[in-house]
Amino acid sequence: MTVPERLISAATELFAAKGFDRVAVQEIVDRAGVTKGAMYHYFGSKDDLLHEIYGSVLRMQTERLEKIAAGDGPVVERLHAAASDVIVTSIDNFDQAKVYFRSADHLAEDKRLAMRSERRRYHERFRALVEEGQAAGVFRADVPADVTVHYYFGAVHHLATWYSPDGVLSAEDVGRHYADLLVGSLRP
Amino acid sequence: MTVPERLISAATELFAAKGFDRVAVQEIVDRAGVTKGAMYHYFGSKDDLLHEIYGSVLRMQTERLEKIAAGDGPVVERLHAAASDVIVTSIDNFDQAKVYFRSADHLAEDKRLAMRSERRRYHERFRALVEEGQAAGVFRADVPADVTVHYYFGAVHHLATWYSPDGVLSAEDVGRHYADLLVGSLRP
Amino acid sequence: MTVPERLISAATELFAAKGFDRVAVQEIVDRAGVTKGAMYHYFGSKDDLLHEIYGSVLRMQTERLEKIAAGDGPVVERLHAAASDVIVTSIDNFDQAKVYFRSADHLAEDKRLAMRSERRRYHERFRALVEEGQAAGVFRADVPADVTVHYYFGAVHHLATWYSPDGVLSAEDVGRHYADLLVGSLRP
Amino acid sequence: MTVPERLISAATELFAAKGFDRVAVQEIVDRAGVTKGAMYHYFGSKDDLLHEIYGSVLRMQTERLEKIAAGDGPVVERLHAAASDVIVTSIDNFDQAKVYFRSADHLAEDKRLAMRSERRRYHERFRALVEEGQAAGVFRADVPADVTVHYYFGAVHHLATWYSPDGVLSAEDVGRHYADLLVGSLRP
DNA sequence: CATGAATGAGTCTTCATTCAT
DNA sequence: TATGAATGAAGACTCATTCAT
Repeated sequence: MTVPERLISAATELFAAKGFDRVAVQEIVDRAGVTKGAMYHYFGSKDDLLHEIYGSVLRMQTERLEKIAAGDGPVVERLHAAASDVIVTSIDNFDQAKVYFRSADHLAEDKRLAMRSERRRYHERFRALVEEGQAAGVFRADVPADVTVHYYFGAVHHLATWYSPDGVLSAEDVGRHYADLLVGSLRP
Repeated sequence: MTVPERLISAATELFAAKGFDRVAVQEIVDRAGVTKGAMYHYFGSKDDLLHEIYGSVLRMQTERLEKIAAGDGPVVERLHAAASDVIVTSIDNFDQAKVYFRSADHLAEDKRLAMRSERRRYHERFRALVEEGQAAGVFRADVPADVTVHYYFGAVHHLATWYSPDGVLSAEDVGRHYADLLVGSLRP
Repeated sequence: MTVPERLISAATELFAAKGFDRVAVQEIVDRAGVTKGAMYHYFGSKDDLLHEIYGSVLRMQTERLEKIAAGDGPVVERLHAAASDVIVTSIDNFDQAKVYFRSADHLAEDKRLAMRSERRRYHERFRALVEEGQAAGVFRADVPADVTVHYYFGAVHHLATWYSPDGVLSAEDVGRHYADLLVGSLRP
Repeated sequence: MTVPERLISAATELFAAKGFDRVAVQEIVDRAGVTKGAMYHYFGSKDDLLHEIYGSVLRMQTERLEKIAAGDGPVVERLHAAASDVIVTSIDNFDQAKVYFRSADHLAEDKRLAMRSERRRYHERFRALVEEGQAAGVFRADVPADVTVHYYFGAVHHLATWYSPDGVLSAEDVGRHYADLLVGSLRP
């Protein structure tokens, strides 16, 4: 593992466990086994570290959503698959996901804006799926697609708060349940 | 408004806007128009302030849930009312709710435990409502009630991230939509 | 001596001896016998300390120049007195003057501008004296007054580099010599 | 341009613009288009760079002064030429001169001493010229030659603070004015 | 000759909290 | 009740220099 990888890895664990503001740069470099100077050689700031972790989750989930949404099954199935997939991948990369879900607003102004627009794209792709089903008449249309998407992502983000990999529910269990609830709630 | 009230009020606004760790005690007392000494006269620590804000939301919502759940209408209606009510009251006290939703893990160990058990009670009362419906056969039983409740509270907590009182959706709109989605998803 | 006074005094000595950039805040507070927190209670930054020292010299010298220039003797005598006075007061407050003469450009942008305009006023008052003599025909006019003033202030600022209070020359000696040279150079 | 030349050149510009302590080695090598390793291959330290720049100005000016002083015209003319020459060459090599004039005390102990004695030699050669005129009765003797020389060099050093090559005054203009003032002030 | 990763000591600044008054 | 001066520990970040390659 290279030094920057070790740093990212250490930062991910710590940010996930204590939150960005509660982690000192010193702790990160100690855990990575390097000195502060080394960290600032690779990353411009503590914020950069967060940004990097952020980006990797967002990129991965965006790619997967795109692929699933572009499939050719019925929209109900595609939405179910997408809803389930975001849960499974979040749990499979739980520390990264925790950081992503909880530290959104800790980024400095400039990076926050860049991130925001990437995020919006994800949100919109998901919403398009819901709207497609509404247009096709298979989803209820009395609740705005936008509200539904916020509703579902709330549930997803909250995973970081209650889910434990050591419990009885596997990632797939939760994915299936959540997707069932979402799709179920959209029945006309 | 008394001094402690002014302090709570100032702290609520600031914590809601920037997050607990990003607010200095000095900012709070400045906004409240008092000095630091005064704050430490009334509150033992910065944490205490958070605890106070926390408590007030949780207490209020617990009381209301209790009353609604204990009503005598059909369980579907009671769940819908409870689901909608938590949204409306959260939006009506949006700053307090934001603090409550986002700063859970910032409390010191001892206070966190106290808080946790209050929280669990609320969660369990809500879950009981779902289970009641499942037992009565009006709610689907293939998704554990526990998962459903986490799912819904995720959506609720996420309000703090996306909802704006200045937008087109009123508190009641969102309450109705969210409750519709929840109840809809529980149909067998 | 109050704490802020002790801080200013310690900072003056240290800045004079080593230059602004070579002095650590820690050294200043150690010498003043307080902690860093105390310093930041009274001064917003290390720059503020510099600004304070700066200001006091500049204010004093401006006031004295104003008074001397406004006198009613012949212009030759007033210029001689002003030229001599700036030397004597600089030597009497040698540490402060050293800081003033050598650390001009170390101030942060905003404070530098404020300072600059005060400084210009001083320069212009002095120049007006030279121009008055030129208009009266008692000073040569082939060298622009502006150049002469820069020339003389260069000599003054340089005091910090070579003069020592322990040498054979008293402040008055240097003042007289410098003023003699200036007035002598302006003879037609 | 060789690598060491590029480094010297970059360092000169940066030191002149921001002062020795405000320039990072990284900036210098970036501007020179090389890496830090390369710099430390050619120069022992950041101080060395300063020393090099220093030396070149001082050496050049010493040589020229020597030549001018050893001429065979009247002492008044030789002093005027020397006084004017130091201005013109300082302005022609303005960045180097700025560094030389302003960063005197930033050198490490050992190098500072070496520099000091070279400097003294220059000062003494100049003073000898003044004393020669005093002995010949063409310069006033009531102001010590030593003081006069400090006085004049102050004016020279101060150029770095106010002179701009883009203004209306050419190097020769300033040289003539300054020399006129010096020679004028020495009239008996 | 030259790279660039890594060091380690040092920089300024922030802040929750205490305490004499 | 309330002040505000003072503390002390911790915070993020910088930078000249070294060294294996």
